Amino acid sequence: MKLRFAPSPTGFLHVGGARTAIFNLLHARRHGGRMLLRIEDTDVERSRQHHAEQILQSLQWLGVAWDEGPVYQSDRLDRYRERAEELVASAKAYRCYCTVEELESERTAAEAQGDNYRYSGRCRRRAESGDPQHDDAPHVIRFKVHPGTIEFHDLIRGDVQFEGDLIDDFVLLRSDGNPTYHLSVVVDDVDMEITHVARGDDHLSNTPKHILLFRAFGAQEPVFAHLPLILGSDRKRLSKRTGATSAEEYRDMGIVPQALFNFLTLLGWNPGGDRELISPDEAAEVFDLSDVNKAPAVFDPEKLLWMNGQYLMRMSADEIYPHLAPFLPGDTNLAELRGAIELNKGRGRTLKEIAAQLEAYLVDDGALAYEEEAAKKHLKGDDLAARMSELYDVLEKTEPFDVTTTEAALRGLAEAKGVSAAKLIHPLRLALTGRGASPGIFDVMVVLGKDRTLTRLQRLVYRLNGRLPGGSGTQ
RNA sequence: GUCCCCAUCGUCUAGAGGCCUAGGACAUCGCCCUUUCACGGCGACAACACGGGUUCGAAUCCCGUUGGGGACGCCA
Repeated sequence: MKLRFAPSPTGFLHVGGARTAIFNLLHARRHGGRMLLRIEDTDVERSRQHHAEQILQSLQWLGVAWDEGPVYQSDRLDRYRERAEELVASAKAYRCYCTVEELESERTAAEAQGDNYRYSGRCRRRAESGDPQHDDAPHVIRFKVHPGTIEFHDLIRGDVQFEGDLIDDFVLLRSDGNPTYHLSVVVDDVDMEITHVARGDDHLSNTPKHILLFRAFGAQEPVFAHLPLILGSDRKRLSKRTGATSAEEYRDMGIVPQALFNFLTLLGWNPGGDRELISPDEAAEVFDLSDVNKAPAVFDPEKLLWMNGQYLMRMSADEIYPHLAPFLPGDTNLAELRGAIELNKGRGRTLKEIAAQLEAYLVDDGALAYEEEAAKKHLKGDDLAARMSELYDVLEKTEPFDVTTTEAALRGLAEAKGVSAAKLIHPLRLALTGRGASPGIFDVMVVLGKDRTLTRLQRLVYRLNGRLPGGSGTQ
């Protein structure tokens, strides 16, 4: 068994393409097959090498590890021409000298009349009447489509049929000598011994053409599986109008690849058992293209965000750090941040949000700014300065400085003073993180360390009454 | 316009004729946990598009209607 993912390098990796790649990979893994990556860059107008490279990068980032390739169709142009000529020689195709302008005006004329445009078949009649085929004049090569029903079984759609009558003699080779998609895709699928073709639903109506070509080449046609499209919130094909469309955009948003992989895997397929979180390996144990849903699915960014949060809270700081680093300011290192990441990883839905919370741990003690709202709320009361000064004294004496001892110290002080622990905790949180919300305050103290905790607390007291705490009240 | 495809909560989905008083997840709204915000727990809201059949019995099978999507290139 061999599958392939065959993007054309005309833009970034679209999430729909990403899901197609994932489904190809999972089906191959499940059945012990291989997956080929093929770059369909026969359109010289629109294809760009840098797009191909971006797509490869995105696939690698996502964790779609293909087995063969990438193969570039632009390296195989001679082969396509050769195959097209074979079909001309066996009268299964013919040379067509109609110009794009002629065809275009026929098309617009038909549309103006409300008619369905069909290629006139002019050159086909000429070829069949034995007219000389002067191959030096500019021309394309067209495939002869014969009437008759073309049926095939689609793994997802079931039995599908099209009428040959309704299919135009399609172009195989353009006048510039480059193949069209129909030719290159079939020639390659034959040469590369592809057994299963899983691609977007938008190719369903191309499939009868391809089947005709497989037959013309005397080749066994592969098994087809047409995946329903991914829709935007407007229920149209996912487009930039309704949100991010490329894997890269989600990466830059702070989505971790594992989460996007999981999310896309569950779009149109499910492993049963009401499972939401599943790894590629686990999915590969049960995945089958024939279980994919027929109906198109709307891409819900909210659920992706939730899933990303689930991944973040389950990953270790060491796993997160490489993905997180691009969102952090300047040069950071894992060692100094490990504790802070562990503390905050479950508190955001994106790497961006986590990075924002990590700021407090990266900034100089003297440069920590307080959120205005939170400061207004928690920095009040005449005795606050005195209370925080006493907290400083108590914490300074706390040894060892861990979650248990700091909590005991703070609560002990609160009780002695007859105030609720919250009265100490909220101002302390502001002193340490600058924010009104943070992880458990004792955890924050420990991760920050005794020195930085005291320095930051000192700063708060100074801000409150202009004096520095410490020295057990001797000042 | 022609051809093809699709149809369960707002969204992703479970559902292969009786297990369905239609299950789970996201979102939303309550309550709980709690030093805050998250997380988590509990609960609420919320769907078989419509109409005909078939059947003792239909979300499940058939037909039609409606609605949605896709394709009709010397793009892929």
